[in-house]
Amino acid sequence: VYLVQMHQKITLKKISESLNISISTVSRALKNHPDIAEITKQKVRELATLLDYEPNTYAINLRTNTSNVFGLIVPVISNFFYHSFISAIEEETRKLGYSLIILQSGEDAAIEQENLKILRMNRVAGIFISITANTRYTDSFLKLEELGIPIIFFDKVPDFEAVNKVCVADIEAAALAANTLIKANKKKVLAILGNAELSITKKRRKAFQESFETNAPETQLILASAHSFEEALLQTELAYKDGIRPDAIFCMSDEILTGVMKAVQLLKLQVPKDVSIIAISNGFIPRLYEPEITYVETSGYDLGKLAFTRMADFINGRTFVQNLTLPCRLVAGKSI
Amino acid sequence: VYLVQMHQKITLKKISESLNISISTVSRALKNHPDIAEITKQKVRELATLLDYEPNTYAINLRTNTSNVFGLIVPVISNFFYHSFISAIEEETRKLGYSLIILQSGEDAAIEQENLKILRMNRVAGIFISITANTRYTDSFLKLEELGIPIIFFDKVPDFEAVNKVCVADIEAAALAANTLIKANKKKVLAILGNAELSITKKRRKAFQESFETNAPETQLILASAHSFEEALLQTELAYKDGIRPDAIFCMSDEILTGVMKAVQLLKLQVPKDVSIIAISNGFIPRLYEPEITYVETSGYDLGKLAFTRMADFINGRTFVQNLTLPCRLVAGKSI
DNA sequence: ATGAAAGCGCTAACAC
DNA sequence: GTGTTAGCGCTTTCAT
Repeated sequence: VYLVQMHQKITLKKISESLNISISTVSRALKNHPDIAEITKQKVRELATLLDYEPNTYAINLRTNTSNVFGLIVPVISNFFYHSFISAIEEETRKLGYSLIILQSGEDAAIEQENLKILRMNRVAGIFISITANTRYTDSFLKLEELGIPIIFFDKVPDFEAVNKVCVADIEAAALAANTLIKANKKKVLAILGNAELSITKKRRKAFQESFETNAPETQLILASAHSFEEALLQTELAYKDGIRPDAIFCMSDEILTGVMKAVQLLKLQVPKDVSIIAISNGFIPRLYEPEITYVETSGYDLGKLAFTRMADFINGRTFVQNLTLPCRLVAGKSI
Repeated sequence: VYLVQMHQKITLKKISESLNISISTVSRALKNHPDIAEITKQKVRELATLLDYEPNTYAINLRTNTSNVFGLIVPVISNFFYHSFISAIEEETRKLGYSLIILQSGEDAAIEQENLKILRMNRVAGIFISITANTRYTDSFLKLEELGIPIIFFDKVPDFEAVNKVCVADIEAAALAANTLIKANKKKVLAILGNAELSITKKRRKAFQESFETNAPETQLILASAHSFEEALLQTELAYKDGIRPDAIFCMSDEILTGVMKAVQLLKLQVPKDVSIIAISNGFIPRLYEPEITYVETSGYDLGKLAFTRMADFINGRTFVQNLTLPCRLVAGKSI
């Protein structure tokens, strides 16, 4: 063993030369291959540790035609729900010794396509994606399938059937919110929903409406749509300017909740005396307010864990299409 | 040109065989090398487009010993400031045709080391990192330097001098907040600060205190420390239970602001009648409240852009150590 | 203007 | 139990 100059990249070749054995023996020793003599393994491992050997990921990937990187695409990172989803994925990813490439599509289907291409070119081991409102199930997805790259759609998923989807229980969540309001005997409910193009919005609206039609058809239901904090604020103010004065407001998401609560503060409404609030939420935002907001929890973190399980399954050969749903639960605040 | 079977990976070799020219010619043609005849380039490009050729990143990286991936490590993704930083980096990264590996250290120095190793093994082109409170400037960083991988520290940076740092103007921000309170004639100020181990906290506390000592030494200053939403809430409640009743509260971060505002709501304090609030913030949280909170803006997004500029510089050969600071500004709400 | 050939660092089938 | 060899897909030097 001669001294190896610092700063130099250590390869299997260098180790093999120092030890006067072949490259393949070194490779096998490091992988703890049963064929290799224990004493050889020892020598190799020692030197590898001493020299601080680190395998060249690119060479391995090229050779084995695999990779240890997952890809993830979301419309925006800056979203309470996606944070926790990403955190979960990132945790699991690291446990597996993989890493994670995160990309944002900015609600732009063209950028989303670009991002898919980046992931394809990086030959990622799998993709997690929450699509934009304008995404169509196009060639890009098919091409990935052809390459054998598994795609798990989550949260905002295509209507298309034959793909892997992992969603929160949208229908149950909206129904649970509706029935909570019904039980509290609310008669005039303002429901503020997100982008009507998204299947997530369609599902939640449908379930919310049907719950009332079935269980409390006499309730007056006012539907509004808001794509942002500002619009949710505006819609709430409008409802009051128009003299509607609902006795409860349903917020489909955290973003909408923040807008509604800003309006509630501006209008100096007392919660729950003047108006009740209920939301579907990831859990952080409702706790910022006093009284705390009652919400149906749909955990991004839990969804991330579920999505990863599906991905791991897929990679281990269970490649059939599956449609998983994460259960939800009511977290009682004092806003009703 | 014969029909190529679908689903098959297209390589330079396949194109060269179809066209009966050598691999190197195809490679050069695709790179628009001046030596290659225009007609050859045309043919090659046409077929490459037709077959939807995509170069194998791993082969390129292995051959050229470069990569088109940046790495980013933060204590937690779920943080308003880091979101916007990451968004900026992610945008620039994509513009360059690079991608971004994002890792969380969860405020754990050991995981941070692991993450650095992952990035090293992925031979990333550069690293952006905001360190944990317990990070020491160790071998890991030196090893990266030796490998020629540039590191840009941002936001939470080591005290150590000879590294690239990009920070918000902590001192100016805290001084600006202090002087705003002094101008408003506040006499009893509760300052809630983050983790005292971090240089960011030290700088902000020092500047805040010194501003008062210099410009309004008669002011009563109460310092408290909070590492989370809950602790900020608790510290504020404590101050009131102890009968301190400050006329202004300074919040060093968004997280602290959310805790303080929860306490304000619980204690049924009127802002700014009963108490004034000022924060150092990324800009989103202060707008959730009514009245909107006055804050000193330190934009994560702008910091990201600045950090990326530094990285691009570095990669283009300007490798000298630099210490950049992002200016801040006061955004007036109605909370003072 | 094009081709041949070497090699980046690694794995794995096949020898012995 | 260890070595030899071929090759993953690409770039690049050197020849022609």
